[in-house]
Amino acid sequence: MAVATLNPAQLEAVEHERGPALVIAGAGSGKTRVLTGRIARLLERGVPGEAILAFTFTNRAAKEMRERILHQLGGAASGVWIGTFHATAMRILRREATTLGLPAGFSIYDRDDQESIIRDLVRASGLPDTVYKTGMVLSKISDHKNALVRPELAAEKAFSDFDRHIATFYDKYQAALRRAGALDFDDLIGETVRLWIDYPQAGERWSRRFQHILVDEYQDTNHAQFRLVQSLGNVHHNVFVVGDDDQSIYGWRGADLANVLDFERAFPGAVTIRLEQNYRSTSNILDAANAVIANNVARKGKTLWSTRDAGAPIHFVLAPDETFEARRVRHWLQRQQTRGRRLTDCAVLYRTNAQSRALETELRQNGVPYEIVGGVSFFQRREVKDMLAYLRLAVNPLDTASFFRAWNTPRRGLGPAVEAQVRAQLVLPGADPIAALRSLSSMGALKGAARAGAAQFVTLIDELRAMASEPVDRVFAHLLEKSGYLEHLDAAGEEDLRERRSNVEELGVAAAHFAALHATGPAHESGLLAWLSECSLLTDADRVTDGERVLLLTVHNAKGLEFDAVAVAGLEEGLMPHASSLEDSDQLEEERRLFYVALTRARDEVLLTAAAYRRRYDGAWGTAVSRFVSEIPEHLLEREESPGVQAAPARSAGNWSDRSGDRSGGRTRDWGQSSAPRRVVGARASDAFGPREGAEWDSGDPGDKEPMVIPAVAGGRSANAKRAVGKRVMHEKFGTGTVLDAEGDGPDMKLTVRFTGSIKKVLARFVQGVSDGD
DNA sequence: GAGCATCTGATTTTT
DNA sequence: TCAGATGCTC
Repeated sequence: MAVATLNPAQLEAVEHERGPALVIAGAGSGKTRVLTGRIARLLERGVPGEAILAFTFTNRAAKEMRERILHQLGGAASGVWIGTFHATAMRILRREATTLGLPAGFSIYDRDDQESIIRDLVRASGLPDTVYKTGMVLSKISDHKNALVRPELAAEKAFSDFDRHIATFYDKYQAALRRAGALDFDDLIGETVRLWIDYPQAGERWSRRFQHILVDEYQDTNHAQFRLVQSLGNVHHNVFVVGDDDQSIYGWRGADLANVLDFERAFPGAVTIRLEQNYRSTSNILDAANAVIANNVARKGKTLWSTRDAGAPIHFVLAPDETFEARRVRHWLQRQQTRGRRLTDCAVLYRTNAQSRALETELRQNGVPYEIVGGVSFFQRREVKDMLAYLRLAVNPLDTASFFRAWNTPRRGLGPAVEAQVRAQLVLPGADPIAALRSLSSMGALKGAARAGAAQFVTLIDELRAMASEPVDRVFAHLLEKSGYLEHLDAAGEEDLRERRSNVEELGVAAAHFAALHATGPAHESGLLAWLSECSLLTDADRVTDGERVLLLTVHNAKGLEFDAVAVAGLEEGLMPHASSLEDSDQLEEERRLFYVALTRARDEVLLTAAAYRRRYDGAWGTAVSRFVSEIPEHLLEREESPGVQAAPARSAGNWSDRSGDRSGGRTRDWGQSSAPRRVVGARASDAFGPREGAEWDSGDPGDKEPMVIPAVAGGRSANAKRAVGKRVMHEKFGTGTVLDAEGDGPDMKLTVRFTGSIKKVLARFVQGVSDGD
C-alpha cells in the first residue's frame, strides 16, 4: 500500500503497533483500505500470515479483502485467515470437533431444517401453534444462543409459562440437533466459544496462535461473537476492530451496540481512532445523510465531511402506486445510461425483498438488464437442497433431515409406513437412519418397491461415502448418474423444469470449480466435507456475477457496497421505517440507520421514491411519505410528483371502516388514468396525504370503537360469534385488540383480531374480554 | 402411495 | 398473491 496516500487518521490506524484499538469509521471513510493496509503492514513487519485473523460479516467482504491483499503482497499473504465469523468458526470447529464431542462430519442446519424441527416439537407439545409460531420460537432460541445462554439457564431464568415453554423447546431442539449430528448457524459461534469455556487449554492454543485479530463491521457483532473475539485475543491483546455505530442495522439479530460503546472497558488500554473524512459521496448526499442521522439519540456522534463539491440534488419522486414507482425508477436508470453511466454502477435499494417484484416486472418488460440479490437463495432451492442432502448424508449418517429429504426423491416406494418403522429405531441411542433402513431391509420388513428402493438408496450413500475424499466434482457426477435425479425431474414435467435442471447443473459447475481450486490443498480442505461446509455458508449475495446490469437488493444486502447512482424505493411510513418498528424508539433509530446506510451507498446521485398506494396481499393501502424524507433539509431536495397522484382518502387514513371500503373497491386501478394531473403547489408533497399523525398502518386508537364491518364474511356464524365482533379483547402476548371476525363457538371460537400493528387469528380461549369501552 | 383441491399464513431485515 | 402445508380421494 502506498502509505503516502493515507490521511493522518488512516495512517495512525494502519501503523498502530500493539494493544487493542477501536476505529470508528464513518461511511466511505476508507475502512477497507485501513484494514487491508494494516494487514499488509503487519506482514511487512514480519508477523507470520498464520498469526493474523480477520473477521468480516459477509463472504463478499472476505473475498474482496483477500483479493486486495493477495494483489498487494502475493504469496506472503496466503496464510492469513480472512473469513466471516461463521466460516472462521467452522474452520476452527472442524479441527476441534473431537475435543468438543461433535461428529467429525457434523452438518449445518439451515432455516428450513430448523423450522421443521420446531414444527414437530410444537405439534408434539400440544401447545397452540398460533402462539408458538415457528419463526418466533426460533428467534427466541436464537436470542438465547446469541447471549450464550444454554437451555438449563434459559429454564432457570424463565418467569412466565411462555418463557418456560420456550426454554423447553430450546432444550428439545438442541437434543434434536445433537441426535442429527448437526449445528445451526448460531451454534457455529456458540460451540467455538465453548472451547474456551469447557476446554480452556484447547482454546488457549488458538489464542496463542493468532497474534493479531481484526474485525470489520464491529457494530454488528452480537454477544457470542464479542466473546469469540475476546477469547481469541486474550493472550496477545491485539484486537483491532473497525465499526460505525451509525451503520448498526442488525439489532434484530442480536447485534449489540454496547460492544462498540463499551469497547474501552472490555479491552483496557484501547485507543480510539476516528475516520471522519468521506471520500465517496458528493456533499449534498453527505449533508443529507448527516442531517438524517442527527435525529438519532443513541450514537457516539460524529460528522462526516468531504471535499467533494455539492453535486446533484437528491431527487424525490412520489408515484401513485408501485407500478408507477417502478416505471420512474426505470426511467431514471435509462437516463443514467443515456448520460453515459453504466448500469453496473447503479443500484436499486429497498426495505423488503417483496418490493423487488414490481421493479423486476418493469425492468424485464423494458429490456433493462438487472440482477436481484437475495430472495429465494440458490441454496434454498428444492433441487439444490435435494442434491446436497445426499452428500450431507454421506458424510454425516446421523443427519435425519437430509435422510428423509433424499430417501424418496426420486421415488423409491418409501413412504410414511416405512418412515414410522425407521423412526421407531431412531429412539435407540446412537442409531442412524441409514443403519435403521439397512436393518429393516435385512429383516425382510420391506416389500415390493420399498425393498428394492431401500437397497438402491443405501448402496448409493455407501458409495458416496467411500468417495468422500475424491474431488467433489467426481462425487457429484456419481450422484447424478446413480440417483436418477435428472430423470426424476424430467418425469415430473414441471414447467420450471429447465430452471431446475440448470440449477442442478450449476451446482455441478460449482463442484468442479471447487475441485479445481483445491486440487492441491490438504484433504480436509478439498474433500466433500469442505465443499459442503462452504455451501452451507454461502448466500445468494456471494453469487453475484459481473456484467452490464443494475443490481436490485435490500438495504441490508447493500451494506459495504457503493455505487455511482442509487435509487431507494418505497420511502413510506410502514415500509421504511417498517411498520414493526413504529412503536419502539430503538427500533425506529435502527430504521433510520438503515436509511442512512442506503444514502451513503451513493457516490454521485440519489433517487428516492414513494408510492401513494401500495398493493399488499390483503389489499391496497394509502400510505404516507416516510418521515425520513422530511428529515432531509429541503434545499438538498428536488421534489417531484407524478401526474395522477392524489391525496389519500380524505383524512382518517387510520380509520378502519374507510379502509375496508378500499379493499373491496380496488381503487388503485383508477389511479393515474382518470384522475387529472395534480400538482401540489407550494406545499410539500407529503401534505397530499393528510396529516402526518394519521399514522397509516394502524391508529391503535382505543377510541375508535365502532363495530367493524367486514364485507362478505361467511354467513352462518353462531350468535356468540356475532356478538364477539367489534369487542375489545386482551391477549397475553399481543396486547389489546379489536375483534374483526369470529367463527365457531365456545373456547374454540376462532377470532380474527386487529392488534396494534397487525391482524392475527387467535382462539377465544387465549384472550380475555376488555370492557366494551366507554 | 400419489395426485389433486383446498386452506392458511406470511412479508422485515440474513450468516 | 402466492407458496407450502394439509387433507381428501382414488
